[in-house]
Amino acid sequence: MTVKQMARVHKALSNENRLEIFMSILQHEKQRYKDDGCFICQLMDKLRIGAPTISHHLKELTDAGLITTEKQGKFLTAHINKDILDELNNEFNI
Amino acid sequence: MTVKQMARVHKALSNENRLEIFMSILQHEKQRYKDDGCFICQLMDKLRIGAPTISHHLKELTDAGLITTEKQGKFLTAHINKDILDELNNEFNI
DNA sequence: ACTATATTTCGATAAGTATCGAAATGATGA
DNA sequence: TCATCATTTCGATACTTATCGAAATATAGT
Repeated sequence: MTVKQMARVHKALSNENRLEIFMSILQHEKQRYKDDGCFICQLMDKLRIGAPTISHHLKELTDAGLITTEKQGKFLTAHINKDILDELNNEFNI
Repeated sequence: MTVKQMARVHKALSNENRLEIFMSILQHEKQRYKDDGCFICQLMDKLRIGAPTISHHLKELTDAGLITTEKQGKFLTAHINKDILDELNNEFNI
């Protein structure tokens, strides 16, 4: 992964609300939650920002390669891209 | 470390040139280089950006807590803040 | 088909930022 | 003290971005 790509990953995590979103998705996946109902609504409650903004943030995380999203019925689900998570965790190692 | 602080760390690493600078400092410290002469000049050569911009980037890295700098005579030296590096490496662990 | 709910797109705005050149400051050595 | 080199500060500019509200689109259930 190039420095440019890595910078982009950091940029995706550089906004407080977006970082919260990413960590929420990570937490979700750890606990194998499913069928939680409205995903974006939960984030709206938690973060106090509007749905359009959350949609925008999810797109940023997706474009940076950190997550993928899929629509399941009415709702959206998100998944962590483990490969990039590994790169992040090892970025400055040794 | 709060989410807000962590977002700030990522923001500091979200610019390609600034990330290069951070990695250069890390590399320097690994190899225990000392007395390398003009630090900012080296970065200028490497990154093709001006001294004022590099000074600005170093300040951003410092304000985010990622590095410290000290002036040794004419030159500047920079050091990695290991604590925050550890936090970064463990941020999304488990 | 209609309604309610979930999500995205659009357009706007205010705030932030990377970069520059010029000037100022600091440090060294002659 | 003067000249030179290293670094920072300042002021400006072009660009990006976080957020909003309104409107559009999608999906499910009735």
